Amino acid sequence: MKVTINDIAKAANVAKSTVSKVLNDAPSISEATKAKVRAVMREMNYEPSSLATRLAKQKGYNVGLVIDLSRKSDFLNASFYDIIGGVESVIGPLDYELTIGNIEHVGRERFVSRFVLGRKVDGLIMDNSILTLELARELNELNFPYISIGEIPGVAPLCWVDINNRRGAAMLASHLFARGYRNPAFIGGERGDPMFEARVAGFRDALAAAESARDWANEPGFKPQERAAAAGALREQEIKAAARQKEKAAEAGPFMASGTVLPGYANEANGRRLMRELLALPSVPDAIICMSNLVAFGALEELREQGVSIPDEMGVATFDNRPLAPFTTPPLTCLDMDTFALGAAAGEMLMAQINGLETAPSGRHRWVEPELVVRRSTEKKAT
Amino acid sequence: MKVTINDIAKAANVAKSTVSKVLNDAPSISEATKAKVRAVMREMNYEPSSLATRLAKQKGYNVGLVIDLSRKSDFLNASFYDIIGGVESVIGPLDYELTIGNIEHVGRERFVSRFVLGRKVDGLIMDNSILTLELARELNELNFPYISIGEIPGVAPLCWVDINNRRGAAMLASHLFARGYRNPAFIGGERGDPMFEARVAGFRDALAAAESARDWANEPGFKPQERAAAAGALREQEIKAAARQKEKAAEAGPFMASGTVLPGYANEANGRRLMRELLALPSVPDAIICMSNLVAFGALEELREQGVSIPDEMGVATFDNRPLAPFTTPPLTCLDMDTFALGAAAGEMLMAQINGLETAPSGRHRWVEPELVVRRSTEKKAT
DNA sequence: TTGAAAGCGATACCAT
DNA sequence: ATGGTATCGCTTTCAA
Repeated sequence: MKVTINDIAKAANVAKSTVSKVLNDAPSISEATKAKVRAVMREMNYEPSSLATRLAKQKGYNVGLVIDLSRKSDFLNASFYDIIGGVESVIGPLDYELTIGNIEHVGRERFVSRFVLGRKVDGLIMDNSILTLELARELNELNFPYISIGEIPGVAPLCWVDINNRRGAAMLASHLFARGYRNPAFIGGERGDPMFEARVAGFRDALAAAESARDWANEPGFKPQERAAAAGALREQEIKAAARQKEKAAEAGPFMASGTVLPGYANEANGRRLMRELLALPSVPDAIICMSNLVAFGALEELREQGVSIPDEMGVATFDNRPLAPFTTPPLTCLDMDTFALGAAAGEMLMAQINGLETAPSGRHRWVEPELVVRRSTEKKAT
Repeated sequence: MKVTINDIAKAANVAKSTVSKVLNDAPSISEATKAKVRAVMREMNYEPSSLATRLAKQKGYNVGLVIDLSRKSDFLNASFYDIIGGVESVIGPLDYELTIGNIEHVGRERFVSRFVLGRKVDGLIMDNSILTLELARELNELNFPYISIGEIPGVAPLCWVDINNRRGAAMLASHLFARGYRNPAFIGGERGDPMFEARVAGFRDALAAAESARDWANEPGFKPQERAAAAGALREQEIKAAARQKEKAAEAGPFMASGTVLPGYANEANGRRLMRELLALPSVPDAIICMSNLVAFGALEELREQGVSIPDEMGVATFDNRPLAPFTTPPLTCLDMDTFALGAAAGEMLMAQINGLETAPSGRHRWVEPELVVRRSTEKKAT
């Protein structure tokens, strides 16, 4: 039925080891025999059994992307196709395969034994919602290649990739300041969720930078670069924004960002509720950054209902371009995440680990930088 | 390093064939030895090599889901996570794995040899945009198990699953009639695309049913069921809708659905353009069915701009709930597709084929029925 | 440059 | 009930 290496050997009148060498294009085989054997292979429509090859080579040529289908993680969910695409784009050309593992059916305990000891895969990629601390440590102990999507505090060494959420939040807030908003708030997301914490941290980074800008405004001959550098981890972009803010601040008078942060599970209902709370505050913010598209949508609804005009009375910016940001009224300024790049980065780091390109399995990580997409929701008229 | 069946055999003082039998829980082994061997396995942290098992058993325990990452198919794209979830939900418990194959890196020619002859997978699932006629025939010839998502005309036997697009379109149109709209049009989608053709066919089904209803309205003592049955493949649901339409039609006077269909690549720009064309027609439709969320969004924009009120002057319905339908202004009546069920159906049929539960590999198919979600965009005020 | 034989880690048949 | 051994299809020394 199926044609094997033996059939080829017989038909070509060579040893099967010779056929194997032809398969692997060994330099020790003469071009003549190579040609002959290849002709036979083509004629007989031969394809080596990947199973046998992998067993013999003791390599699976297979990486696992583990997900938890029972958990409906909105973010990964929506960009799953892109992440897969990214991973595939780097492992595919290297002749590796991608198998999807659902931890729901395997169970966290049997998981390691099945995938790792069972040699189903040569490496794993999973996000930090399923890669627990214990799991990571177990994998470390086994010296098994894996990449985490998102950091896992307390695990070292650890290879991970992530969207730079902190920087992203800072970009969003800086943009708001640059546009003339002076008192932004942050709504949605849950305390303890690393993604939320990172974004809030970035939000505060930008607030701090803006504070500095305000102080400079009161000093003649200030040197923004030096200040900014001293203020902490600010980059060129923020520095420029800060410089612009100085001018704004000078015209706009007292600067008083309270930096309100209102957490809450990131859905539409909470977007409405949190917006309502914000509007009832003694010092109402003049702009918001939303944890997700759904939160933003809820906020927009509440604003519309209360007759608050966007973007003039309230600027609205949000994380993620998909699925709604381009389609709301008005369209939302947002941070677009290149999830394909995220998958590709994970794939690259994993392949590096598998092929031992890393001198030591040292803890490395790679950020994927988000991109600011400016739309009408933050187009404040010049005052 | 890694512990194998031999290590267990030695440690337990039995033959490795015995260990193998224990692994497979063979009835011929005494409970005593089973217990003993299992204890050793546990102690040594043994897990059989899936590669070796699969080679020996000549079964891959693996199914492939093939996609074309270079092609950005909006629909599959958005529901990819759910489809995977559906497939996994049936193959996972059967201890099968899911590997994602990207045809982009493999190439359509080398594809069969790699996946099929290379015995990487025991079966394939792919949609009919990548499963060409020749490919299907080749697989048929090799007697290789596969499931197509979407029918492939001209291939028999063929196992396929699909969303019932024709019925869906009919449901949408019937809903419009039942709500009192009398002249719906269909916009977006490309001629030749099976999905488009199916939807247009369903649209026409409903038009035909409505026509009958109009005729009945002129006859005393009509029998809707008989008429409908005679008219073709109408089901209960449509029959009832037709009955209701009869009453509507009686009040509403002359019925004149022209059934305009305006094709065009399904994006936002075309949604606008096609809506504009529709509004310039001599007999302007009073409702539209859109091929996709993007088309619908474009149409909504144009309507807003031209000051046409929704839903009173124009009813708007669309295919797909995601990503926008719940979030537009007004929210869109739509057809929600259960893509998880689609994946599950594909998985079930494939497993049936692989395990030879099908007496003959006869051409079977399964429809996944869409669900109508009614929202404000079709809430015509009673006239 | 080619070939023979010993793995890789399981299964499966045939003895015992 | 258990053990020995061939086998799955390919790779990889080691000789020739």
